[in-house]
Amino acid sequence: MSKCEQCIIRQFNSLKSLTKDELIRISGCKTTKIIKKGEVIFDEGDKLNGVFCIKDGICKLSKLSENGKDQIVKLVVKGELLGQRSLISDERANLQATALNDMEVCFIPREEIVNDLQKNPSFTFDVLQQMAQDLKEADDVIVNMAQKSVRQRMAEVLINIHKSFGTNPDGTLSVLLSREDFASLVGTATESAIRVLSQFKKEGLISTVGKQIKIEDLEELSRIE
Amino acid sequence: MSKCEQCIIRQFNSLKSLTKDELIRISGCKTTKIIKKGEVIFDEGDKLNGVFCIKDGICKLSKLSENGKDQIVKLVVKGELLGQRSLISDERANLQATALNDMEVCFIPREEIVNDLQKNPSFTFDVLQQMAQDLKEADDVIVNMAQKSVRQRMAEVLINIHKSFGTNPDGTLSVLLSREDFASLVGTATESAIRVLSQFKKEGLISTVGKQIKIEDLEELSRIE
DNA sequence: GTGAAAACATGACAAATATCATATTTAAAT
DNA sequence: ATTTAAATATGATATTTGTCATGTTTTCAC
Repeated sequence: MSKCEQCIIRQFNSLKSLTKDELIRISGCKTTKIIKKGEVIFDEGDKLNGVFCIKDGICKLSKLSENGKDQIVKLVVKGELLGQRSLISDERANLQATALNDMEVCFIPREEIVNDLQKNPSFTFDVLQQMAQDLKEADDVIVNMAQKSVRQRMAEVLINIHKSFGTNPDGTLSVLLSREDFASLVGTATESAIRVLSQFKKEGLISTVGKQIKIEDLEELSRIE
Repeated sequence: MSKCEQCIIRQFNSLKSLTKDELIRISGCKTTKIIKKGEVIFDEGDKLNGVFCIKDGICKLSKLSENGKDQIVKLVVKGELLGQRSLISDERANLQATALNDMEVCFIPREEIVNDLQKNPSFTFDVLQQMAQDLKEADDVIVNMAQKSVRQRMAEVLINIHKSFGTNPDGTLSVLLSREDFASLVGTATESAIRVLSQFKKEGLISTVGKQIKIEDLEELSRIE
């Protein structure tokens, strides 16, 4: 089994604030899981008995609306933690987490994390800072959802994915999403999402190879209104 | 000057986790302000040099969208803190705070709060729990904005105000908002908000006395789809 | 009290988006 | 390789929501 204290992934999340001893302790009780694309990591209402540290892969956090449609709230990638919110509030999961490609995650039991939250203030503060950042991003999404058009929102989704998760060597977005997922991120019907992407393609803002998308004109895409 | 250690307001926010000594120290450097209805407490981009503890009144947190319209992200009332997010992230304010009625707030300088965050883990954890709750609520708002109709969102706004902030003795909502603010909460045009409220009135779901609103049929209002 | 400005209200129409129908392409299973 | 299902795509149309115009009511300063 791999050791947390030697794992470089933790540099990207709050676990970096743990001491060597704490990491060794966590290393001893964590479990590593392989999760297949499409698999649900946890569901709305699930009681989470710990947090997940994503070693590889990407997943979506979504919530089923009363009209039966899923809304993606956030994408979570390699390096980030999953499930801290529920653990801190001591509540059941508010969102569903689903793998978007094959993932490797480490599961750290609740007691270990809670222990560290109580005893290591700099870890707690780091978690707090991450949560504050998440809250800011969520506030911005609220404003966008409420005030911008589907076209604008799609442009921003593409730009965000490009900026946050990068591109493959050929320039295509490294995060591969279905049109349905794009719709669910933008908050629109799948047909509308497809139409907007088709339009972007016609306008030369993006190009596609299969379902791969490449941003051709980032400048113009960010000017859309 | 009033004393924090004797102030009952702190029971409603994270300051309750401070020790008596810490409260006395804060009491010595806080300043109390009276803010008039409509006054901006802080603006987007402002550098906040502390947090506000709301002793009385209510305010809105909003953000100006690129299309020039304000979107209200959250209402903050008596008992809650204002500005912690920016302080923790050490960033300029992401939102604007505007008084919705006459307010009394205590301003606590940044250094004092930061000091406590470093030295009192239970205070930090309390702030973290509050932030986690805010994040959950923000996620839910995202889903509603993206997936529900203006009619549904207005119904939820009315129900939330009713549940969270209560009613006057005559049953009208204790938080008095302009139609423009309702529109900005729902994320729609002012005219659309007015139309929906008029429709609710016609259907007997609410009644109005001037701009005061009274929920007449909470059951039916929550069934709207 | 009176006039002006702001807030509220409603109709008419335009624009954006959803829905339904139906191809077409791609991926998956056998 | 062939079949089948799923994903993508596009047109036609309905619905929702925004915008503009205009009238009414309320609020507020003087």
